[in-house]
Amino acid sequence: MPTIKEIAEMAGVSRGTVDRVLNNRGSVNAQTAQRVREIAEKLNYKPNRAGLMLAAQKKNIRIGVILFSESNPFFHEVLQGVAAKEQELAGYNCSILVRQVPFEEKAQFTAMEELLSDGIHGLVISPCNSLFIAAEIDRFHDMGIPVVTVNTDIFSRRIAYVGSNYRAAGNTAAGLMGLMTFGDVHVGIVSGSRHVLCHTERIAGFSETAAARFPQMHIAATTENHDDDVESFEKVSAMLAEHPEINALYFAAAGVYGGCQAVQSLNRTDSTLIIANDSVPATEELIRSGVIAATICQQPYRQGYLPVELLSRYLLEGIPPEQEYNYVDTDIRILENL
Amino acid sequence: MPTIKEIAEMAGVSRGTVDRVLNNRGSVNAQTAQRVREIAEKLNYKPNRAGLMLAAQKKNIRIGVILFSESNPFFHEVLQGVAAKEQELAGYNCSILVRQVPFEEKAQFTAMEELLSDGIHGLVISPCNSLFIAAEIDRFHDMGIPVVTVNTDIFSRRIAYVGSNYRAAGNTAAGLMGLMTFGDVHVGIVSGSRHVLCHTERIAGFSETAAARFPQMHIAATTENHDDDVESFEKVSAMLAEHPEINALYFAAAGVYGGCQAVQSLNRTDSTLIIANDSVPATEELIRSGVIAATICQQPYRQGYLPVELLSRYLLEGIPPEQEYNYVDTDIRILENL
DNA sequence: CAATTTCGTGTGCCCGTGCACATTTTCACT
DNA sequence: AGTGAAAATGTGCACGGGCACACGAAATTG
Repeated sequence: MPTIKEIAEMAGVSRGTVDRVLNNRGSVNAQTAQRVREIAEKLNYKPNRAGLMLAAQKKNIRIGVILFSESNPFFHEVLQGVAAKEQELAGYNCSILVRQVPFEEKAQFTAMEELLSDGIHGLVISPCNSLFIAAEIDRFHDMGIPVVTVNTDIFSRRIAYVGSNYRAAGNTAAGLMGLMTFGDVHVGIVSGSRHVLCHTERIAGFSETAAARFPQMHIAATTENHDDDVESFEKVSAMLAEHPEINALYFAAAGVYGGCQAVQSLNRTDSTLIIANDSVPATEELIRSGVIAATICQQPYRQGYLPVELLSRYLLEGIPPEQEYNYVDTDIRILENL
Repeated sequence: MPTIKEIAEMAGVSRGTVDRVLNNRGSVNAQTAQRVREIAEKLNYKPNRAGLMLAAQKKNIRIGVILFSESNPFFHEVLQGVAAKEQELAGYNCSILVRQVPFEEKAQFTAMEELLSDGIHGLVISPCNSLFIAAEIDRFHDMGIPVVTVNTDIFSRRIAYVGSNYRAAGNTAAGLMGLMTFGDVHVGIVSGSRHVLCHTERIAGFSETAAARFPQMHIAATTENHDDDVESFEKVSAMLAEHPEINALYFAAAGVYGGCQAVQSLNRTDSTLIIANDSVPATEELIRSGVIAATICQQPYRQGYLPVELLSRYLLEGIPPEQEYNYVDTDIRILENL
């Protein structure tokens, strides 16, 4: 592995000059620069990561993370991924500042401002869908603070997105449901809100696969529960009453517990195949008790771990994320592989 | 983050003394050692990773990897994981020496000897089940060369195992098959050999879940194909002829393509639910064409990546693997989330 | 033409750790 | 008390890259 020192010797210049050429800072004679570049190219020079990080940590890099509140078990697991990476990064004099705020643009904006005055060098955020937030992300970017969006994306100058491919999750749910019913099934879909992109995407994916692969799969009804268990109970009860032919449910949102309560109170557990999304404690319990057959998961731990990794690599080692869209796997969980 | 220098100042001694205490090398006055230890404890001292690695790479660490031959698509993907980690490690003056050998103890033994004379500092190996190999692993360990087993474990002084929990894979296969058939099914099991632990473990897991959770699931027959497609074709043909009631197959081994050919040649594709293990190109093709319903995967990429990570962390940073058994996830793949 | 700026380049130190070597202190034995 | 070994401790350098500062030469300005 070649080092800057070796390149300097070969080019007959000093380390400083090579440094200036390879990091294009300061002024260097055009011919000298050219020669240095050629030598670096020929030797396939890659900066040594350990040296890079050792030098970087003089700066005490700080990375801000804005997620939703702790009470949400999904984000709790995302946080564990963040914490794991924080642990690893501790040895590099690089720290993480986590802020958990309500799902509301005002609170998020305030959190961003606060982190800015804390002097962060990069930001991970699960943005709510607001032009204000998008503008603020752009502002961060223009100030030289790279932003990575996680779990939910937003049109802005963020350098990368880490999260689920929601359409693929919907596809998978339909495919699995088809396989579990020989394709002959009347489905009720429970969504959160038609204004939340990830819910509509999941439903679009579900419908797509249902139409393309299972001609006998009928989507009998769709309802919205606004991620609330009580509302979910009522809406699902109503849906099942109105559509007695329904023998499968797909939950594209939260409120799974409330919806399942409705099925159980109507004694239709055995005749209803239920597929959910994500793996929170309530869902796992319902899988253990046989009420839910399967759940489609989106690796929350990795959604915490990966964005911090991408950002720390960029800030500490100068390596930008390879991909703009970093999708996590769509995992199928049943009782046996929970 | 405290450094050795800071601890030295607080204890009123030199960096060298702190170094000797914390890495227990050389001789230090008992009281001084105690004081240093207390201060390090109080400050929660963790050695700086960048500094550690920078110092470590003077040694040009070499890690050996012994896997089975390239022609096996599963190990090809394992190798990609190894290569990915090698790429990351290149910047640390740490190199990987890969040797691919036939599944045979003699060849493996020779490869180990060769790597030894190459002066490796650690070894990743997918061992064949032989006392010779176990003894050789022990010998490596006693010479101070840590060994990590991957994919297959063996009773020896290896410091860690990375691989699948085969029993859980069998459990999952049965659970999934139960859900896809309402539990009412006659299963034929295709194994490789009753002498290969991972095959028998998968079958044990399958039987366990079948018995515990699906009283209507009957295991009609079991056959062995020795991982060979031609033999698989013949054995499955015979099994289906002898047991016309079979309407599901579980492949616990390779030879999936041959076995599926048998099903297709008997025109029993539509009436036979097939679940396989692992995701090689042939299997994926059969999923796309609707012959195989699902496959239970064991993250081959991660099985290449993780062992090298564990070993490099140990050798470069002195951090031993946290767990002895590092199981990869048991993933369910269907057409939609391949 | 002298004073000042700009450009191109070299040098030294820092980051945190490991390790070889140098130096001091302790202690046993004559 | 003197000697020598052994134990305990201090010191300097290496690892690779970033960056501030210094310095000479050339270009520009008044």
